[in-house]
Amino acid sequence: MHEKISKTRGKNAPTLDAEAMLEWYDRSARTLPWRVGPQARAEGVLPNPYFVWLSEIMLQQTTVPTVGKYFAAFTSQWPTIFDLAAAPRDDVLKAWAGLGYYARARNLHACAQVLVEEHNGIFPASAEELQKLPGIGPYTSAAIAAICFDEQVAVVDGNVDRVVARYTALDKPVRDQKPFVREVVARSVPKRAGDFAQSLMDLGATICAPKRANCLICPIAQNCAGRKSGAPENYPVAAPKKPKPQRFGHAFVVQNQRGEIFLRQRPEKGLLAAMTEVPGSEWIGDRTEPAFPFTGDWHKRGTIDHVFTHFALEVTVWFIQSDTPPTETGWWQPRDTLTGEALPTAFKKVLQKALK
DNA sequence: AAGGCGGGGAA
DNA sequence: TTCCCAGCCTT
Repeated sequence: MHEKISKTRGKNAPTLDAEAMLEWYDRSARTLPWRVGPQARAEGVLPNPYFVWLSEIMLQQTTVPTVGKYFAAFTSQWPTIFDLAAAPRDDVLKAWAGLGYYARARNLHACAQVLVEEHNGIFPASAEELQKLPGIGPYTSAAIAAICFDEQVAVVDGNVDRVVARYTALDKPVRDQKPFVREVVARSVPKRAGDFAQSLMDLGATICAPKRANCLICPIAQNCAGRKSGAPENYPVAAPKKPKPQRFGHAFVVQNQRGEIFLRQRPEKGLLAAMTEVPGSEWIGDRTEPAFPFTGDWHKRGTIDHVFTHFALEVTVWFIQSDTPPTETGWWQPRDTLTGEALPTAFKKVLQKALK
């Protein structure tokens, strides 16, 4: 059974029961700020492509609860794509600060400007065209095309990977089986492509969850190979994971007589690109002595720990009261306005530790 | 094809 | 702790 499925690229590929999925979705769809529910959709209400796009970008590798506040803040500050395109990029980075994967924010702003300048602010209605835009890849293009325009494309995200891997009892890491998963979904997409896509994501989020497959209430348990195996949680097969290296560094928090803190902007490329930071050392694999930017009465305030995607970081936090700028470029920021800056979480921790 | 790129909630 | 989330881009 497994062998046949895994080799298949055509007619023998299994399909998902779209009818059962849609019937379940009509009863159980999650209510989300950017979503037009199945009832309203049936009555002809169309989703706002700007909201759908914005939410999809925010939801890349990010959970629904985390996105909630950011989505509300963005749509309040920039109600339309034209507002967002006209905003200074730094304002967008400030609003994105804390959400992570900051390339998304830079691409979001660039995409808004392309859409306004080259498409009259109108979203292309096909996945193929959407994928040409910055920050929009295979998943997001398909999601927007399906949800907004009911294009019958396969929308495959992490949830769908898991659902299909279980449904077919896929015996290889799903990461290497994208074409197979896409094929299964593509063969299943009904006319109501948008609702179907969202039903699959809701199923993955609420029933076919990572560590618990609630088969008793699953609308497609009937033909699920994972359920039949007796241990659906065995799927998807886990890919080997790499150890996370530890890095160390120092941060130098300087406060002047007016109570302002010295900040600077990070480079345009690389980690936390173009975001705001506290001056400090490089982050390397060994603990080193601090190379203070100038001599003075530096106070050690302790360390903070932070985990990035590919390494863990320990920063020793130093504080000094001085009017000397620690670096060539940068600026003095009033303490009570720090929260509005484009500070990634690691630097918010640094400042919290230094100023407590 | 592989690696860089955040952060937080759930178990 | 570990997992992994409505992924994309660069090399």
